[in-house]
Amino acid sequence: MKTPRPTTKPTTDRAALLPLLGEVFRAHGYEGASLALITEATGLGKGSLYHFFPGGKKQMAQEVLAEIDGWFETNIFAPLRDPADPRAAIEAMLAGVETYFRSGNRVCLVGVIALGHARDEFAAPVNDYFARWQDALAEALRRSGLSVAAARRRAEDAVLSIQGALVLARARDDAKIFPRALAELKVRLLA
Amino acid sequence: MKTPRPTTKPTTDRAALLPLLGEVFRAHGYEGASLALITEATGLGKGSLYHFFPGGKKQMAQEVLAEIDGWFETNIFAPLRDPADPRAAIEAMLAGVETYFRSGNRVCLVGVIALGHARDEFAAPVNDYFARWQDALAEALRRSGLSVAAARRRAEDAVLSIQGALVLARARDDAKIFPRALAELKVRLLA
DNA sequence: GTCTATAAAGCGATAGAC
DNA sequence: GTCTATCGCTTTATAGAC
Repeated sequence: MKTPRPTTKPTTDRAALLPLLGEVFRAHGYEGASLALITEATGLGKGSLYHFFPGGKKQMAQEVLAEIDGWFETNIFAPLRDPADPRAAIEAMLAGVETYFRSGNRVCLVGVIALGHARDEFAAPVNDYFARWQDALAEALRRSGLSVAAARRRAEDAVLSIQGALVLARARDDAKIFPRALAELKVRLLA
Repeated sequence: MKTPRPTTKPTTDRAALLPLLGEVFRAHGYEGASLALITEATGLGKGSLYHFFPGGKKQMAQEVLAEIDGWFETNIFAPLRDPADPRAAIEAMLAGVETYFRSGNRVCLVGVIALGHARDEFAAPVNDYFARWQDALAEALRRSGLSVAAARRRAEDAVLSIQGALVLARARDDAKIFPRALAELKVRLLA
């Protein structure tokens, strides 16, 4: 009887950690998210943090980005690639991002990193995230009747509008800008 | 004959300093722009920098933001408010921002700060910059025939699209996204 | 006006006790 | 697995020589 609970939540706690880390990175950026702030947000000291993430802050950000990428892959990108009902998938995408970004109160971590100092270190996953978003959306648009070229242009416009709406919402401290932009985008995508 | 050149370029050099500082802030963000990087970019040691900007990094960023704001005020916002030819002013705005942002190779410092850790410290000038941009553009759109409400919505969409295009261009490391977005925007604004 | 030296604080990361 | 203590480095900012 050395330990009362032999292996209780070893990787479970770790998984629960990533969303907390994500919010710290979102709120303060990659360089602004100091280990002190991360300790405050998670309640874990540096010892525990380095136990979970031997690679330090960089590994934390990489895993958070991978988790975000995975969420979008299953909840947004994959449905867009499903040939069943492309227009319904596009509507679901709009509804999904509105929820994910908390109607404009949450910022996109991938965009934050793209504009920050650590951009080069995360260039590959950042580019991949947006590339796959655009490709999946373009496929749905093409299936809904657009030409390949028009679908690609409109998908790029959609991804860029979502990012811009999040930037402007934060810059003007007015979250309502985001749902307004999504409504505008909806008529452009489904007209 | 104490000094050969009594007062040669005292404030002139200072004015020439701001664009250099702006590029450092753009490339590395506010927190990423260390005094070491600023020294490297300007060739001035800390002594000189603090001589010009006693308030340190914060004052540097404030003055850079003010200079950018001034440039947009005279070159973009004021022409938009001119009742003479609103459609020509909108076209001039599009051409002006394409040049200013180096066809997508330059990022918007105001947007970078809005997404960064220092957002709260510069909240007022950041909000003001985008608010005046939207107001000036909405006025031109209204004069070109739109209703007040439609002009406001379309102006917000335009400002947000420009920011999003800059984010996506950097994220995907593809500057051409920016001129493409401006072309798309042109038909939305002048259709 | 520009420099070097230095202060004081914060940073990421490591070591080792428990 | 979590903690504290600490290392080594970088940061912003100041002081003072020139």
